[in-house]
Amino acid sequence: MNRVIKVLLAEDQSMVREALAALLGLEPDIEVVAQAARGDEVLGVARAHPDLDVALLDIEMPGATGIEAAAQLHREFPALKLVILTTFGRPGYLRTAMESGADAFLVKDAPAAQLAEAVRKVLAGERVIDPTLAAAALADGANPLTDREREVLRAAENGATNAELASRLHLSQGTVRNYLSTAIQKLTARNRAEAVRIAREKGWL
Amino acid sequence: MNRVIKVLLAEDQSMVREALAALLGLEPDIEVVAQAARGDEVLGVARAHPDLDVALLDIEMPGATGIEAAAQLHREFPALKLVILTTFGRPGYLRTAMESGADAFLVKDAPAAQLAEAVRKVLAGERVIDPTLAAAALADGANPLTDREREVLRAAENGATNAELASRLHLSQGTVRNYLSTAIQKLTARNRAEAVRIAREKGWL
DNA sequence: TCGTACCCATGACATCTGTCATCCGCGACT
DNA sequence: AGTCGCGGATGACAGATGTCATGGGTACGA
Repeated sequence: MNRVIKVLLAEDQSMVREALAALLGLEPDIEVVAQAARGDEVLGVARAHPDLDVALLDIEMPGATGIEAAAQLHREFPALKLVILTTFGRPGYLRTAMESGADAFLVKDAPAAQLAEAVRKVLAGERVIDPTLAAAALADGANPLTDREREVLRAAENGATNAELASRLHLSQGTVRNYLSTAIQKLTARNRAEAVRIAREKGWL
Repeated sequence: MNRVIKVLLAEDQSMVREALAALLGLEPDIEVVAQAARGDEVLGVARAHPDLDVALLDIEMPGATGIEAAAQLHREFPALKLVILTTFGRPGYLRTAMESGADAFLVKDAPAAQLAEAVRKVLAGERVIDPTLAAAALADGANPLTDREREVLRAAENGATNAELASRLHLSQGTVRNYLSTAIQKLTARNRAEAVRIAREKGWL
């Protein structure tokens, strides 16, 4: 006989997390047996529940992203199915999520019914990806930014000045400007602020 | 006997919206009888359901914010209780929400149990506000930005250049720079990007 | 009616940013 | 051994940005 599917649910906003748990609780064949509110809690929670079938991971979490958590889980529990659930359908997220071993990628915009459906499908060995998002990810191509460029862009995100960036990253001001300049060109932006916005949108940060 | 509390739920992410509906559906005395996915849909949906008791409004929605929707509902249905539910506990949001006639202000970080509780409390005439958030709102004081300053900051949000801002807002470049300059000083920022970030954080945009 | 606050604008100035050419060192690949 | 990509850096330059002084106009409350 089919036993109940045991699910780990990781999502930082408790109201949303508990609401999703309630939603899944309505399904007779699914049970949320573990929850985590931070990305860096996920692995520990999973270790405490050796009988898990599926992990449902939000990307935007404090401590570590759901994608990082997915990579950790995939290394330690290769049989565990991984569903990424996120607010933003950033194409770059999808790519790194799949590379981290995710089996499904859902956006919170999708109808709620797809959640339980995705849980069942990944357990059956299927992969679940929004076709529109998959197309966007392929169209956008890979992340064109180098590690340093990403680093500098992230640091520049909240309006730091070149001098601050230089000292924070242990680089010279000129080097910081160079990285920002190449990033701006790669993203066809007109200044650092726009470059940051574009990179964020694509999920490249 | 007490009849069931009829709730309108407005939230753009369908998965979250339906999950919250499922959560509230577990309460025997609460029923979600209407849903909206956009801010500018709320009023129409409310008109189609004259027997509503409480409206639950997310702030971040396309079309119109939950706060704008709250103001509309408050004008047309003064007896309807309004609960604002939001991801970000921006102090500025709280202030404008209460000025728009909201009865409760919840952040999605709070435990799920508070949702049903808040619905019952506002119906009993109480107001529900996170005390920490209320203190922060009072400590921050009112929005120091003038209309134009806010307008320019909003337009500058995604990295537009001064020339673009000037033509988009039908101002001269120098005037744009002046507004940005005063805004930067009021927010004790070091450039426009930081000013935008601070204003966003406080809920002043 | 006077002051004050806001809106709009200009010009001048110092500084910050973005671009470009050019350089060095290092590791990886051929 | 050569060269290619990448990290790191410098100097120079044009253009964008932030500040300040100063000038208008309008609206509104004292």
